[in-house]
Amino acid sequence: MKPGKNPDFFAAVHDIARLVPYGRVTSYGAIARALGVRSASRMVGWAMSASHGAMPPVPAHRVVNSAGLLTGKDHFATPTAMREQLEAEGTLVVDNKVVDFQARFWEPLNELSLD
DNA sequence: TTTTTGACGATTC
DNA sequence: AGAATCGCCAAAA
Repeated sequence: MKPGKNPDFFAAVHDIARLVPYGRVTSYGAIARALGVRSASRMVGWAMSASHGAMPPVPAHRVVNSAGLLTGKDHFATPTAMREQLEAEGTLVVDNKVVDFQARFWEPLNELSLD
């Protein structure tokens, strides 16, 4: 195989992002960690930008940074879309930040290993 | 092909 | 405690 250039990276990120349960949130670093690349957290966010036209759709609104901040809200259709979607799931957001982030945090590694 | 960027994270000042 | 910097990896220009 030819490592380096392959959509598999994006696919993996999208896949895990789609695994995030309803009303739950995760962080870019957590996904990166689940992929085996701890320091590729930035790439995760990048892959998310490619998740727009992804099929099935990726719940990017459930992915926030390690601080629970909706850093990617600016990349949504509207600056309030992310927050509204989170609130629609019961995830309270204040000042672009998930309130019970730690409580609602969903670790892919935990679930992937549990299976 | 090289350079710049980018929805992060941890560390250092 | 807050701000700035480095590290990491991959894609777009």
